[in-house]
Amino acid sequence: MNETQLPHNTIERLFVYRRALQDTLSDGKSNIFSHELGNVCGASSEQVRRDLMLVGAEGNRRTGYDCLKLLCELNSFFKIESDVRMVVVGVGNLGRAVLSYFMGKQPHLRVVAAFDNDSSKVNRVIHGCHCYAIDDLESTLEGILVHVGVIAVPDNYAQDVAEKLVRAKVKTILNFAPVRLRIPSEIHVENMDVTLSVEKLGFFAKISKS
Amino acid sequence: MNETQLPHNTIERLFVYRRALQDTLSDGKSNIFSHELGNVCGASSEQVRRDLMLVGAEGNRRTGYDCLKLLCELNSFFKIESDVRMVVVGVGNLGRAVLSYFMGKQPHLRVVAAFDNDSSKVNRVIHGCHCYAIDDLESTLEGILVHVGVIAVPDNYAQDVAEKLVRAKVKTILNFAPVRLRIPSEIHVENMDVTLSVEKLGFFAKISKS
DNA sequence: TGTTGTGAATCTCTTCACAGCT
DNA sequence: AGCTGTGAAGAGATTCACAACA
Repeated sequence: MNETQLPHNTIERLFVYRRALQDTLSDGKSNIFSHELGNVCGASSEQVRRDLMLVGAEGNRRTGYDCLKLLCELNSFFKIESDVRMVVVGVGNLGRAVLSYFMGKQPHLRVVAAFDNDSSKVNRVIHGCHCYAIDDLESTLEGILVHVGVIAVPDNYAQDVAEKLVRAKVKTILNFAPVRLRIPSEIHVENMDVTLSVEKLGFFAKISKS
Repeated sequence: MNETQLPHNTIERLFVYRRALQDTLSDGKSNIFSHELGNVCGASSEQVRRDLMLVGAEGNRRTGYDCLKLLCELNSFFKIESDVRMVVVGVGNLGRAVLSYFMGKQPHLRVVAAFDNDSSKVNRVIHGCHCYAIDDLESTLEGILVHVGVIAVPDNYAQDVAEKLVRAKVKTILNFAPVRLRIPSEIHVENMDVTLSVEKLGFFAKISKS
């Protein structure tokens, strides 16, 4: 199966499996069964086996899957050897949370630049990351490869920032603003809509018994 | 159709429609067609009509849907009249981002308490919200209704906090830690896994042409 | 015996297609 | 003419069930 046409849900779960494999290895276990991997990740064993089948990974019928081998297969499938290069636009509480989270912690997920319009932040280094002016976004990123642009600005600036990111040839967008971005469909957008999640959870809580 | 068994995806979209209806109304439009609502929310017109059908909302075959009427129907379906009561555990950058985002802005989504273990934060008011010690979480929340508990602590504390929230009878959990929580299945958990999203987007960016 | 790998069945969600209305 | 409402078809994701195997 071509990597491009893997089910979206499968891709997401594979990343979760990958994380679980790292944990399992650091616990000193070298092999794992599909039902164990499923337990940790919240998936059924059949689901795990089917997902792994789709990327061509194979297990052993007595010992299950070899953690290290499987981890390497997933890493090469996901091209982990090359870093993911991100920029963060908006260095408020949320932007800083993202910066501090990724700085140092996730070696292969690198924040290469931050942007804000607050002059007290521009040209300073925040959580180890240089902050540029949002107005200079396009010129700053000229000729620079950026995989992911993170939008962490107030809601009403999100669309404007998204368009800047598109013009700067940023390939995908992680959008924290509760706004549906109108941009070309070839740019993959993922929405992290905290308001929506809280509303949804609030609803589930209200209709739950007892 | 019973509200409890509405498709998860439909519930999510209905909240998005609700937001779009508010925007439409404040733009001074009083009616909207399913294809317009779909455009704004990124759904097809059939999808919109089917979703609205499931909650029993009806439109007019000449003028489409009455925004205000529809908004009220959604509000009553989602029981918006009663507030969603949340607590935020962890008042680092992320926790503060959540606090400042909800404080004042979303009247029906109320943060009723914050928790942290840092003694410089405990017993202070942060972004308008009183901060208590995490160790006192259960006693502080005794007898208090909480719909949503937000976990914004470092990864390795997440499971511990989740168990405290469950013991405090918090009904649902919004978990920002990239960790699969092991808690009773009747507690609805929503994961906001920024790392996972960035990994996924990074992958899509890497395999995209050009 | 207990596992993987996988076709087939099932379940869920989305889109099609069109009748019915205004 | 252009919309809504909806049965039916289609697509997509998950689970079942079991053969093959160590």
